Amino acid sequence: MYRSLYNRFGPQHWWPADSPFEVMVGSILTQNTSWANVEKAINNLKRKNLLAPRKLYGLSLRTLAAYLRPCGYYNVKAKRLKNFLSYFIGTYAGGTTAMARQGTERLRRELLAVSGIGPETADSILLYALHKPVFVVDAYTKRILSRHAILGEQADYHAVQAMFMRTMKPDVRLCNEYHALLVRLGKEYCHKRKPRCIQCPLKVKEKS
DNA sequence: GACCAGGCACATC
DNA sequence: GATGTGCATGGT
Repeated sequence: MYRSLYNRFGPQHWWPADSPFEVMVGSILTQNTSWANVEKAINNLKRKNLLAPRKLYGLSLRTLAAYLRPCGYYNVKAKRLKNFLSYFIGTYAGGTTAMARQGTERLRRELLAVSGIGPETADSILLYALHKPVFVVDAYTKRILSRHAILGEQADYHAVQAMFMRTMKPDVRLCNEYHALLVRLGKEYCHKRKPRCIQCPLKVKEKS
């Protein structure tokens, strides 16, 4: 699957961000939200030169929510972002390098303990901000596997992740590209309602 | 105007 | 444990 995706689409250059901290912010803002809308919110913060841990944490919930408006769920996300910042500043002084020195399992536990960070957000931060070899599962990944009759629709996050990581080399570069390619495939060929998998470039048996 | 987008927490049964 | 619901904007 990986090879046929890579041959079809080429490198995806993920995560689209200028810094690890921007990845962290983006991974919270993109929850159930299109990336185009997340970019608008992040640009609001960049324009005001606010994309730094302590600057963001210093904003009131109301003010922060106003900047986040274009990416939807702005009240919820303002709170989630501040929850994360409280942890990130309190534990690592807002330093991505210091955080990256810790082990993967410990960091995952810490991230999941933050209200508003679930498995996908935690793994996105681990992989794309901190460069830990973790396979990220998202809605596209599950849908693609289900449409190709590889896993059932009810397979939970950990089951899907385990299936990939059992047979994959735990390599940061590979995890990065693989997930990004699955999202690319999902956006173009694997929509929620309209099954257009007839033209799906994946050379895998399909469910009718 | 309905449907969807790189989820998650919380309530209820 | 399984299922349902609220959160919200902008693009198709």
